Amino acid sequence: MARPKDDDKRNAIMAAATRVIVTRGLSAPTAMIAQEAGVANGSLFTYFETKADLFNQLYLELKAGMASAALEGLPARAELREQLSHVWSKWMVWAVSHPEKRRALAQLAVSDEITPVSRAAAHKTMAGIGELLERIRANGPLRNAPMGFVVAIMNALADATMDFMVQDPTNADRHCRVGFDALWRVLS
Amino acid sequence: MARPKDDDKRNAIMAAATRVIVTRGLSAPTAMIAQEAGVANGSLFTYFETKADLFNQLYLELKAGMASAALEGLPARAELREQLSHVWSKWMVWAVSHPEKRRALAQLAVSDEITPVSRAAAHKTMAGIGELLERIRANGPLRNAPMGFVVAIMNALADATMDFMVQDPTNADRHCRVGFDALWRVLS
Amino acid sequence: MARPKDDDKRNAIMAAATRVIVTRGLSAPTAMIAQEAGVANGSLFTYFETKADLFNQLYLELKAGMASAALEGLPARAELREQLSHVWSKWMVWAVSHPEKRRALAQLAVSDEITPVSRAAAHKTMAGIGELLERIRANGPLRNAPMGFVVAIMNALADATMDFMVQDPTNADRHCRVGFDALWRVLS
Amino acid sequence: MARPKDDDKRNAIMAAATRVIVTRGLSAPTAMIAQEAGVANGSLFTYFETKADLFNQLYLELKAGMASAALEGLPARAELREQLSHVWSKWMVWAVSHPEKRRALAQLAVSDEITPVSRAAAHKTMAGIGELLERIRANGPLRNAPMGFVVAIMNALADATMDFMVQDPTNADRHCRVGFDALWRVLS
DNA sequence: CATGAATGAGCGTTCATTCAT
DNA sequence: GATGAATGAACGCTCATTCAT
Repeated sequence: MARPKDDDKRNAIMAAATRVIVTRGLSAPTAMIAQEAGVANGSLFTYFETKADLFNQLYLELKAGMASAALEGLPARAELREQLSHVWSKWMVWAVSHPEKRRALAQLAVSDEITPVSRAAAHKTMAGIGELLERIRANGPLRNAPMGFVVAIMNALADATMDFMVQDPTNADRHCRVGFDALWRVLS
Repeated sequence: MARPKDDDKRNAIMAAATRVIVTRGLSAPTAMIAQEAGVANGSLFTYFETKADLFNQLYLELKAGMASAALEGLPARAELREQLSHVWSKWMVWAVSHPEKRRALAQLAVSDEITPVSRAAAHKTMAGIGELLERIRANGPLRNAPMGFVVAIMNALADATMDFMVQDPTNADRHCRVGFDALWRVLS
Repeated sequence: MARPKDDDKRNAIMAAATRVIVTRGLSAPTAMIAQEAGVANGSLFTYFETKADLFNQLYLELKAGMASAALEGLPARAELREQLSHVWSKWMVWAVSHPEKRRALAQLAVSDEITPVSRAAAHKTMAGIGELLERIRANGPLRNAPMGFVVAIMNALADATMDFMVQDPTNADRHCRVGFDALWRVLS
Repeated sequence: MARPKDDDKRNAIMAAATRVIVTRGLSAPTAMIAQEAGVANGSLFTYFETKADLFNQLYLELKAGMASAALEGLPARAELREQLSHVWSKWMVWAVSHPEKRRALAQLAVSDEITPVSRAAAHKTMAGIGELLERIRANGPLRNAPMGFVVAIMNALADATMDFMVQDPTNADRHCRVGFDALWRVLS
């Protein structure tokens, strides 16, 4: 049963889990997720072997969605700064448009139910951004730092920026720019 | 007072909680914390009214410990860069020397059992660093950003740096310096 | 609906609760009730939301059972004395035949978990007896007393009588008659 | 240590227990009773071996107090009806003046922690009333009923009457009289 | 003798998972 | 495959009782 037929139901569960995690944290009962998804209690377990399995898949899917949003429409021929700026903007827009997904993701990222395998897979999902970053830092002050460190710094700055954009939406655009400028100063 | 409340025991519970949170997350059973502390099940509740109370106090204590480690021996007359560098080093040393505390803190920070009051108190604990930061950014590119944003960026960079220092201890010193340089570029 | 909620099981839990309350009072552990009912620990809570809920429902059911036993086969055209005598006899027979139910009921009646709503509903259950009483006392010495008082007196006499019938079963019939005669003297 | 020196403390605990039982039922924690009595947690157990012991002694004391209130100033030479009426009035006055004691007593009476021995001793306390009753019923319709039954009936009527006097204090006097008349009709 | 911290069994309730229907 | 009742281990917390101070 490599994947049960009804993908709609699977997606409904994923979406429900996202919502419920936001309100109830990682201890959200599977029964509540199932109910929110309009599905019976036990049906959840025909789509996901365990609760941890659901969480891992959700984590991966959210990360992938985020990455693909960030990379959408990347102007591959533009200058590097321009490209990164584009990614940054898309990324921030995603965060602001999907606050629930971001919050669920934050919770999941910190969970110890998420396996190293899932984390690695999620990481891969951002490979596109990684490559761009690689080219940018090549001549900058971080040229000798491990790539993972550079990515971590970018993620950290992105997270801080998102928090402020969500927290103070009136000045979201400014915060977005300030965040990007800070990142650029770090990298080049 | 017969058999006064024993500070050693309180500390043992705090330390045990730190350890158990690392291995079991926020769902760390109180019974396990008590056992780890060498104390009876119910004794935990003579020192802390509820599990949430324990977690809030632990959160505050860990944050305060971290802040005071960072600020210890601050060369108040040195140049600002020198001062921040000192804080940064001490901070990183604390993180590397107390990986369990840092991990527990990360979990606690994300818990919704931690009250706004505790968060505010914990924040105050870092006031010294905040002031330093304030003076540093006054003439830099972030002079118009909200202070909270600046702090968030610093925390984000610090966390990323710590992760790499812990992950790759051989080059800890280098990572520490790279992180600091990045921070400095962001601020000035 | 897969495996519909089983009325037998519900009844088994009710009966078990009755028995356990007799031996352990209102602090009867739910786990013991479940075991006595031959049901898992947690299953009790698929039939009753809380222990208090179980107790309220049990209270109501026992009272209703008692009332319907008392009113069964009421000779509605007979003289009032005859009717009351009939109710009294049936009532006493119920008490003697179901000593556990009576004891559980006594405990429940005194519990502060039983809500006013349940008490009111239980009261309604005895409305038939109330009406009869109403007609009887209309021309008697209690014609000006509040109806509630009259009912309370009847209940009090009934309880005393039941106690003696149970305590001294050999003379149960005589006690039953003595009790009734006392009641009749009070009322008319 | 047939009786610890400090009778005041013992009495304070008894009084506290009375109050706490009213508000919290028989599951009132001993710690709460101790606190209410202004006494340490563990001190309670130097005055009473166990919680059950406290409850038994309290039960006995309350019953004795009630009985002695009822018998106080008994006009031993008056007519029997007059004597009973006097007892009845005093009894009702006691109930109305000490609602907490009465309520605690009601709870205790139903508890299965109260031993048969305590119940017997409490019963003896009412011997004075019993003798009066004995003489009254000697020529009445209950002349052949067991004495215990007669006492039970009286208690039952008394309880019902008290409930109404407390519930509807405006007409307390009338309810008192109605109750007595009912009793008299039962007895003679 | 007073105190109150220490103890640990016990309780009501929850919940991931299984399985009869 | 879908359903939801059944299961029982686990949890946070309480409390009568003990005992070090």
